[in-house]
This record gives sequence, C-alpha cells and structure tokens, in this order.
Amino acid sequence: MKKNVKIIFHIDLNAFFASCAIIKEPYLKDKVFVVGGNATTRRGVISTASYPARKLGIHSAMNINDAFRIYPKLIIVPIQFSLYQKYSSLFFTYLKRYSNIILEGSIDEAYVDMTEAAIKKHPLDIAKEIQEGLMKEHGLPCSIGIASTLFLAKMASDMQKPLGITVLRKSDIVDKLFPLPIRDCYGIGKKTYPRLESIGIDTIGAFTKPENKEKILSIMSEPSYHSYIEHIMGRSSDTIDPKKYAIPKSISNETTLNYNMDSSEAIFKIITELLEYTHERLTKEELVTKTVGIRLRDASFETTNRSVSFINHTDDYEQILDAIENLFEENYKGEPLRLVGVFFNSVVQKKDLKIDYNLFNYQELTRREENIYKVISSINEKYPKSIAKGTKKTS
DNA sequence: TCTGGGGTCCTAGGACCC
DNA sequence: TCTGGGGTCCTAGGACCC
Repeated sequence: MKKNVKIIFHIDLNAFFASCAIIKEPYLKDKVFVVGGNATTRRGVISTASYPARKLGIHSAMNINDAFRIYPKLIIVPIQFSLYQKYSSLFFTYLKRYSNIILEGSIDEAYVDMTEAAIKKHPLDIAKEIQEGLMKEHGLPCSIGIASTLFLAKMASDMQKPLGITVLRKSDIVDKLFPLPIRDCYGIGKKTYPRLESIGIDTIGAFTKPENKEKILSIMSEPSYHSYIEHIMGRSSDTIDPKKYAIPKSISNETTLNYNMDSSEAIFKIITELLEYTHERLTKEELVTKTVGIRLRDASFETTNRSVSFINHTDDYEQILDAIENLFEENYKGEPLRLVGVFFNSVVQKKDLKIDYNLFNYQELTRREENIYKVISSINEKYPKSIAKGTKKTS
C-alpha cells in the first residue's frame, strides 16, 4: 500500500522585524541597522539585523555594544511589537487564500498543507505566487521550503535566504541534507553541536551513520536520537494541526531591571506589577492556571525558578498574589537581582474546566477544620469541664 | 562578549497510589 | 514482614527556538 505524499510548505518571513521597520520607514532600505537594544545606553541585545548589517557580521542575540564596535554608524530601531503583530496577522490571512490547514510556527513562520491546492497548480508556481504576492501586497519578503514533512520543509526554507524557494524531495536527502553541518539541523543547538563535533559528528550525514549511534548515545537519550533520525530521513510528521498552539500552555512576563536591585520591597513591587499584567492576560484570554511561580536572576546570571501548584485551576488574583508573595518571601535572600519574572504554568481554558467534584479539596477541608476548631474551642471555653454534646455555635 | 523576552518540550527524582 | 512494578503529579532545571 502506497502512502499518499503530502505537500507541506514552510514559509519564513525574512528578517521579519527588520522588514517591518522598512515598511514603516522606507529610508531604512539597504541601510545597516538593527532592531532591539537601547540606542542611548547601548545595552541589551539585537533581535534582528538587516541584511546589510549581517554582511558585516552583525547578528541577532549579539550585544549591541559589540555591534557598534563593528560598525559605529549603526542605526538602532526600537522594538515595536504591535507593528509586528499587525503584519503577522496580514501574513496568515494572506495564506488562507491557498489553504486552511495552517500552523502558526511563530510570529513570522507558517507551515501550510498545500496538498489540495497542488492538484490544480504546480507547487513551484504556488510558491512563486505567494512570494511575489506577499512582497507586492504587504512588502514582506519570504523564503519557502517545499517537502513531504514539516521538518524537511523547515530545513528547506532555511537553505536559501532571502527570497528563496527550495524543494526537498526524499530522494534529495542524501545530496542536499547530509552535507549540511550538524549545527544547521533544526533542534540541535549551541550546547549540543559542539559536543557532537567533538566526537567527530560534524555533518547531518555523519549523524545518521549506524556506526556512530553508540557514540551519539553518550550525548543524547535514545528517544531524542531516534526522533532526529526519523526527522532527517523524512519519516516524521506530515500532519498540520492548526489548533496546536491556539491555547497557550504557559504565560509569563519578566523584566531585566535598570540596575541590580537588592531592596526586597522595591523588587516585590515590580513582581506585583508583572503579576498584574500577566494576570490581566490570563483573564482577557479566559484562561485559568494551576501552577504559578517566580523567576529570580542574580548578578552572576544564576537563574532560579520557584513554583507552587494549587489544588484546582484558578484565575483568582488574591489567591495567586498570596502564592507569589509566599514564594518570594521563602526564596529571596537579599542578594542583588538583575531580573525578575512571573509565570503561570498548566494553563487551560476556563470553559474546559470540569466541575470539581473532588471531595478532597484541601482548601475547603482546611477551612472547615478551622471552623470546627473554632467551634470546639469556644465550647471548651464556655464549658471547660463538660463534654460538649449537641451544642451549636450561633454565628 | 557580558548576555531580552516570550514560549515549547524533555528529563529526572521523589511522593504517592494501586 | 518484606516485597515489585507501573502510573501520575509536582518541582526544578535545561535545551532550544524565534
């Protein structure tokens, strides 16, 4: 039995934040500029570098000061998140002309199942049309990868940037994928690739060689290894679930402080502000959370997360504030902090909550126990030597 | 070099239950 | 009295991605 081959597009908006900046301020076109960081303090890191900046070796996550050292006339464009949201939704709306099976991979990338659309039109023609259409209608350049699985499509869209269209057939894997450096494999990051390189695994092809399996298993778990092999060989998922990221699993807000702070009061005030904002997002989206926590990062960049779970999901501000306050009091020892954050985990939609018939609701039990204790002590006070029987407290 | 902010997923140990 | 194995939840940490 032959499995039907799907046609998956991965569409990646090129240098998205920089493209948005150019749309808003066309004079930036062909200029050496970056988005992110702080122009006056020259602190922070770069979110996105324009292509002319990239040619000079300036890249995202780079410290802004280092970028200035490379190019003193560097233009700094501040982050404007609402602008990106606007063009992101224009992007996804545009794609719906071709298919409704779309996964929003992130703000600037989409996986689209084009199997249906490709019956009437050649995938390459569809890709060209999308690329030109996005540029003409919205000023957004993109690269497109075409393959039979999500992973291969993602690898393909990365192969030619900017404005590339790359088809990666299963029969192309050995020729096109195997020669790539292992660090270019989606999912292998800056911790893992040096370790792989150190044992002689420097390409994707080397990773797949059976005789290297034992060596690689000293670096990663068997399930991880297996999953990478399946991805690379084109045997991983070809199914797009448009709802996959529709409901967030966690919500968080954090901020790097203007200077390292060690005033417990001042720090907790900032935590409270972060909490208010995070809680506002929670309720606006009609979500509830079960686990809440704080993040503290000290001057040496050591980061500590501390969290606590409730018996039931909740969106009650006072209950959450109480928990956060306890976590802070228990865990903050007075050291100077550079960052604080608040997070909600195990987030679900309020409407999906089952009515809680749990008889062992701890908080409810505690409340009752306290009441019973009060009743008993009041009885004992009134009748110190008698056995209270059939007595009711009137309150 | 001196390091943002928002996420997802995985691992691993301990508690607890059956 | 001593014993096995499996499942789920909680907490912490870490890798990775954009």
